[in-house]
Amino acid sequence: MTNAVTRNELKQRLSAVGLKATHQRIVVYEALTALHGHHPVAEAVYQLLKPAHPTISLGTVYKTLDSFVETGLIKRVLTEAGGKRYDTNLVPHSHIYCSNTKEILDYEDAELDALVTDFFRKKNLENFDMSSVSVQLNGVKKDPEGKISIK
Amino acid sequence: MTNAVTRNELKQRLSAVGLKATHQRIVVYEALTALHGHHPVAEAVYQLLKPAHPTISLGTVYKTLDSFVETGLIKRVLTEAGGKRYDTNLVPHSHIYCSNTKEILDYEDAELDALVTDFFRKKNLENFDMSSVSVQLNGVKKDPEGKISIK
DNA sequence: CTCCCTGCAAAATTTTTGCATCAAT
DNA sequence: ATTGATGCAAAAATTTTGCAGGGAG
Repeated sequence: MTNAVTRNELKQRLSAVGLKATHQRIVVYEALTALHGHHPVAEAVYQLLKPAHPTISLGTVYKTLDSFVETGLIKRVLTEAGGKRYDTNLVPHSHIYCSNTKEILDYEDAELDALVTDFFRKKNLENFDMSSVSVQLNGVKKDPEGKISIK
Repeated sequence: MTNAVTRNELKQRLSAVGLKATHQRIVVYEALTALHGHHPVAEAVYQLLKPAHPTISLGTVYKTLDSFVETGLIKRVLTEAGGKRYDTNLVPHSHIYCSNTKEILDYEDAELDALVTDFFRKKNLENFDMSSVSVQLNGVKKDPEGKISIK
């Protein structure tokens, strides 16, 4: 599902963007991929790491996530709940949001992205360089326990 | 542009959703409409109100905004910056976001909403009741001082 | 060996909460 | 008169910052 990244690939990516490949950065990134689909906040990453890495500090997690976003290694997720949430998924994708359970489900569909991107391209926005579009679908799960599936 | 709401209309709307029509709620709502397009945080609403209403408290502004969202009088705006931002505009609309200036511009276009809504309707999502879609267009203004316009 | 990064702790921000008083219905 | 809302202040939650010591290149 998520492309697993080896530590060597990760080290390369880090130095490619000018960041030192420290142990902390590696395990923070791995925690993010382990939490794939959960769009975790910094605290959640920290909690996941603490058992195996008791000396890591929450401040470092915050700084690390910031530096990852700044260098484009990860992205922040749009949310209305107010916290900063992170996502390793750089492929354009949409989110399905259940206002009941507060779940955010990734939904990848190139067709949808093309549809919306084309729409804006045709609109000829002046003074604006479009880089990406995000679509969020809002609603509620009928069965809060069940999964959302697409036929 | 924004439909100006008279105080009487506002009082009616408040009681319609089960909230007492207090002075504070009325001026908070008016501040929100005055800040239309700015998607303000609670603090900004408070600052705008303070000169004319020196006794209003920030806590009340927070509680008021919460109760407005809960009752559907206003909406929270999707953001990746982490704070809670508010919008009186209940009409489905999109946002154009400049990652440089951090501006969020409203973009109302029924055609776009229909396009995306239809797309998902055809997808036949199982176990999900769709209520709305939000589109955010990301990019940067070529001239940070200029306006974005649509031909 | 150099510079960047980490951990720690303090501080700054943002948001929530409890409670006595006050105002809307 | 009743009930819910306000203001205030304290507390909780979240995020940033400064700096001395440590580790990657």
